[in-house]
Amino acid sequence: VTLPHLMRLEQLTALSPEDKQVLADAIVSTVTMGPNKDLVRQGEEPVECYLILDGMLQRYKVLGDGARQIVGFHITGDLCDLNGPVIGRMDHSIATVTASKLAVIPRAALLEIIERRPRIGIALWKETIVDAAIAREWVANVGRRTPHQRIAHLLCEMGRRLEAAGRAEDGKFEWPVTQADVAEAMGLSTVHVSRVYQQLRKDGLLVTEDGVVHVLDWHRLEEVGEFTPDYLFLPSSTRQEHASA
Amino acid sequence: VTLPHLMRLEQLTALSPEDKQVLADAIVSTVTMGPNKDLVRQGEEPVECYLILDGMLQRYKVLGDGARQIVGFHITGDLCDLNGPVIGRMDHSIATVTASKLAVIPRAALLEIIERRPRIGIALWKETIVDAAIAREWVANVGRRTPHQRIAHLLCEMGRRLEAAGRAEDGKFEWPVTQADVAEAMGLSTVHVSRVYQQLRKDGLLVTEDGVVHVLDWHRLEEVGEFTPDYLFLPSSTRQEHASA
DNA sequence: CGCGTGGTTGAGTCATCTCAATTACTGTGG
DNA sequence: CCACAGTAATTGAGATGACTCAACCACGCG
Repeated sequence: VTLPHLMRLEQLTALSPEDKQVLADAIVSTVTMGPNKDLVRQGEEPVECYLILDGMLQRYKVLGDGARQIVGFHITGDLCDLNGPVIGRMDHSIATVTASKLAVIPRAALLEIIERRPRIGIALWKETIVDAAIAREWVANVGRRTPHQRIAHLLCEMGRRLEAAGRAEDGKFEWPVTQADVAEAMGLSTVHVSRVYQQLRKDGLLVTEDGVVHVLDWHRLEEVGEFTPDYLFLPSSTRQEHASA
Repeated sequence: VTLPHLMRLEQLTALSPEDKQVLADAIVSTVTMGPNKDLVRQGEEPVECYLILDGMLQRYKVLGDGARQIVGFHITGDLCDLNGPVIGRMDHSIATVTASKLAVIPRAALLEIIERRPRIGIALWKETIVDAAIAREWVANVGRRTPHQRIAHLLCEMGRRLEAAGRAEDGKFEWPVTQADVAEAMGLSTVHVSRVYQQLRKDGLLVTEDGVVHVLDWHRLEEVGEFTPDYLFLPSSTRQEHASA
């Protein structure tokens, strides 16, 4: 495990070299998982949290009728499932989307670090604050926006986040999430997601091929999705506004 | 400001008497606000957070077309807007629902406390974790559940939370939130909220009068709303299952 | 008395869902 | 090498739930 993986965390809080070393030392092992595997299940009491070294994960809830609601995505560099170890029982599940590599930090080490270095505690806390902010944005997205806007918004969000994680270039990023997954995240039917995608493509906003999204016009896509990146608390973007233009 | 107001915080983390004193000492003043007043606005950079001594607040976002989406409620005993001071800019606004009394904790004091007493930092962090968990539950609620279920679920959530805060008795609690507000929280039209309320009343699940909700049958209401309180991380309830029974 | 707010009712519209069938692609075993 | 199964995406058509619009009621207050 190398330190560069802490890059995303550092975008929220400046960490001293020692801080980073302490965090790196807390990693006891790494695990590799295939796609679509549960990492933690609702109701469990996890004793570790994970730093995503590579891959994409999703958080989801299972509702009464068996329907799934995806309530968030996590990408490379995210710290994921801080909740569990800190507060105890899981209120939702976490699963891989793609094959992923995770660094494991045990609960005890986590708590000990915070006790010893409150500054790291604040850094981790901020991570939770951003998670909460994203969840609230999703509430607004799913609650009030049209399907069109929702999907545009989601793609903008993930584009920005992946970009900040160094996983997007020229408006292209890997997007291994199926239309069925998008439907489960955005509260829509798969059929409708398909139709919205078609419209977005027809409007020249993006191109999809295989598991890659290529956004042709960020400006218009953000306009469509009413997207403003403030809630992600990322350092200001260096992106050029249009891939075309 | 008296210490009992920290009761809700203590439900998440045991605090020593000194911890509580430190927190109480951090309170520099209290403010009183009328109903429906903005406390913090989207885009601002607040330098304080608030402990709600009395009243109910809402977090909301304003969308492109001027529509409002309420993304959460806060009740007496909640620590509210920890985000702002910790992370900087606000991604949403906070307003009172009812007239409220708030204890003010300045940013500097907050950060200093955490540095000095990491355990308090963890307690506050947990508060954020619960906020995030609630937001995720709302995503699922708004994304996948029927209007009927959504409203039942919301009432169950608020009932439980108010109960835990000592603000509900015999299934009765003050619910000063208008149907228009519920509509803005649940992604519905006011007309539809009205019809759902009527149905819930007709089904004998609850009675409303003035700003008070009286739940007649918690069990069935929770069933309707697919409500499970796990995500609130409250100490287990001592409530009797039926008010009727 | 008139006005503003919150809630209710009715009627028509339309967005999105459901159901069902079809295509494209990929990996697997005969 | 081909047949087959399984996954992901697409298309069409009909059903319907929730929305919008608009009127109306009840209440409290200046």
